[in-house]
Amino acid sequence: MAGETLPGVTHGESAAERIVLHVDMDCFYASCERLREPELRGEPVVVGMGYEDGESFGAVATASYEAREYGVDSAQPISQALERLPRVENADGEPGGHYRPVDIDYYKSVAAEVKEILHDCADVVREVSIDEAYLDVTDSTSWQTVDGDDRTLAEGVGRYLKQRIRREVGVPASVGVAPNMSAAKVASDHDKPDGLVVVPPGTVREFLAPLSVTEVHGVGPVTARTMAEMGIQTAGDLAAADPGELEDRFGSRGRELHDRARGVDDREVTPTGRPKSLSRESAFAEATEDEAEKREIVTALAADVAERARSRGAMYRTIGIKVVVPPYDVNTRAQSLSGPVDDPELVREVAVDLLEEFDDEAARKVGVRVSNLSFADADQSSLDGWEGAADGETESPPSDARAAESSATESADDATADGTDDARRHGSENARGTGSDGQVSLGDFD
DNA sequence: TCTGGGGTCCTAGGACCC
DNA sequence: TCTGGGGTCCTAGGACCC
Repeated sequence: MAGETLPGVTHGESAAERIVLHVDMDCFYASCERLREPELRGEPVVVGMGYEDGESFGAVATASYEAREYGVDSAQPISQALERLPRVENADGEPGGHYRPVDIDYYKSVAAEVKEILHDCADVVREVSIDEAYLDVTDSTSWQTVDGDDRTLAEGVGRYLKQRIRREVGVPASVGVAPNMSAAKVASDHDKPDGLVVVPPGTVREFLAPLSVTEVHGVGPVTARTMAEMGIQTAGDLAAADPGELEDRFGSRGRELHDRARGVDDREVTPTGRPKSLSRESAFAEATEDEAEKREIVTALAADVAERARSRGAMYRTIGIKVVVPPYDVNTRAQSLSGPVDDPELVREVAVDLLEEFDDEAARKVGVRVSNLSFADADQSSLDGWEGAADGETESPPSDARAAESSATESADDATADGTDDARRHGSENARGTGSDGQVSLGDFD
């Protein structure tokens, strides 16, 4: 029954009638700072990550629109932002910027209030990030126009949503309404801040046509450059381009982008899923070759990642590192275990091990990542009884953790741990047995 | 644009299996 | 021993997004 298409009903037709909203909070971190510090309203506000009050290090996470007027932009070093927009001085009457460090916990609490409203307004909500979400409201409204008006009922939903967020939470949002995700995304971006842009079915292609190809979701700097060489500047050019040629140049993405530019995007809005990986990374003030220093940071990051995984109920089967070598070479290394574990010490061990390869290299940044995640409070309801069945064992499956550790720390064959599943102990040498649909975890609990 | 941190998806080659 | 084709898993890197 999952997603079957009835004979005679084409995907395109049914999809074209959908009503998708994209909600995008305007310079969200800055809006949050204004929420608790109303004097900042109308003032240039810069929120910096890795920034501390009065200092000049770190990078811009969010700049309010007033700050952007001065040329301050995200990802910019704070030092550069300060050159363009000096800190506000005390009561001199001189204009200046208000700089604040990121306070992610506070922003999350504000975001939670916004999310509550979103879930109240739609059955299907996909949260993309702390400040962005897609909603499918096909079932609760329509593209019908209101009598004596050319506005649609769908537009009313968008307006209502914005107003509720503004009134109940106190922060501005931009909303795009369109028959698919990609168009809704572009629409919400089109009139920021505090925008509401509606693109009814049948008008998507013409709406997109004059926009720069860089506005199309999925076209970044590299793709844009190549497209420029092909004479493709606007979304209209992209829509009119030869799909065969696009596929030659960009692979399957080429065809996808061509579709998007023509207003075709059949992706369904699916609810927010579980994370696929968790990572932490950290940059050095300046690139270092010091092995001990690198190891120390990696150790701390490993502990952090492992703790985060545990707090989210995630077990991981792959542990990896990232080392950025000057000028900007990104290197990644990863090692898979034979089964999912929740084992902070193992994360540290594997990460430090993988780091050794880069002992002689300078690093400007290092990171630790766990992936191949599985979740203890698994999705299969058949697992609900495992705690009881396992007779008092409430931790994540211990036999499994031990098995995986033995394979990761020794490559030797002494697989004596408990003999329940010999094959799984030899991860990459014998990678079968892990199933293709998470059934591993089923076996683990037996 | 000389580059912060946390993610996702795709590709491509090699190992291994049947 | 060489030959074949199909499939999965693993690793590494790239592009992109917020």
